Amino acid sequence: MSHSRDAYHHGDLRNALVASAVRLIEQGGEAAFSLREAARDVGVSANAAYRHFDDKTALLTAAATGGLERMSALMQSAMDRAAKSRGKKSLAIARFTAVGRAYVEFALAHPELFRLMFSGSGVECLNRGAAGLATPTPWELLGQSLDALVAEGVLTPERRAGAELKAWSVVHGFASLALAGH
Amino acid sequence: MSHSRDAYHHGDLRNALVASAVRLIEQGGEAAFSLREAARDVGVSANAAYRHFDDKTALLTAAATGGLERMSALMQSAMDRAAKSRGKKSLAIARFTAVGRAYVEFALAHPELFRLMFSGSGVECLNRGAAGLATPTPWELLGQSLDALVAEGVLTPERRAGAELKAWSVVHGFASLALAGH
DNA sequence: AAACTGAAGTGGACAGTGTCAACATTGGTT
DNA sequence: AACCAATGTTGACACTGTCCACTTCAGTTT
Repeated sequence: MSHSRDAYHHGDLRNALVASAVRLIEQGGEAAFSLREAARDVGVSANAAYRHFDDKTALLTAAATGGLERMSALMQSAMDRAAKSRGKKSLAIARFTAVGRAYVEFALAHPELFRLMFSGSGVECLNRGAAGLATPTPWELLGQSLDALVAEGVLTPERRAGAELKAWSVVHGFASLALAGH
Repeated sequence: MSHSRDAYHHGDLRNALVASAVRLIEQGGEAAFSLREAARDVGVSANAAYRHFDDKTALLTAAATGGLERMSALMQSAMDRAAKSRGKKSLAIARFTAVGRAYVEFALAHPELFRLMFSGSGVECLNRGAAGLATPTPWELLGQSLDALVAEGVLTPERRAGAELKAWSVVHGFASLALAGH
């Protein structure tokens, strides 16, 4: 936000690094990703990254968070679209299936990013609310759509308990298997 | 199988390397695994590995295959055990649930190995029959137990189609999510 | 028995990696 | 104008995957 035109010394690294990391990972996988290359890509010394991230894995975590945000956005918009152009089906059902579809569509569209988000090793804990995301997380979206289902009477309250985990399991499992080539 | 007592020059590397790789990965994850360390662990020069594997990833693939065999063995024995000590339930149902339990139990017991098996990037294609395994693969076991279900009349033949993928999806998804900390 | 041979293992080298410590440059505050 | 904390840079270290040329064998051929 300063007056300097093209960032002599610094622009806003951090975001630039995260963006670069996301891009690089998307087209090479987590394994082929190197902190140095991300730095190079942004046009900055390798060690500059250490002013913004403790670790390589910290950068990876940030990239995963970025991916999660994109996923949420995609799911959100899919829900909205489904709400508009539904046929005669119930609104809640349309949104519920849209949420599921969007989940696996994202996984297929960004396989490496998707893998990163669930490849454990420090990245795993970005889900548990802790990380203050602006957008609602995918599972929160799923929760909403389930709530809508019971509100519409399609799902009984008793079966609502645990439904979150069940629905998520089948969708996530399907996506994972698809990525593994089945 | 030669007469030399303690293998002057060579024992049977390859298997030793694979075993070491499996052990190291189990207690450090794929990311922390290094070909050199495996060689060191076996007491051999790093380059010796290249007489038996084209690549680091070739070694990883072999390790994944080893893990898959262990998984199959565990599932098999779980099925047998369930067949014996079942209560009043049907045999087919007991075996079916046992197969599912064993799947996620293995995932929880050997998380890193499990991740390796599904972390794509060349490892993914060890499933598609191609690799001539001695033991039946987990999905083949699942298939058997499904067949048994329909043979016993618990599952109608129509619903049998696609059941493979469905059951596998939910079990695999559940396991993955559990590993990711949910 | 001596010589050959091809598989199995060794050592050295190279580029590339994550990370540390010490130095340099900046924009904003006093 | 002097200072300071944040931000970047250089140089170095140990380590990695992989290539190359060399050695050491077990077993076969003469």
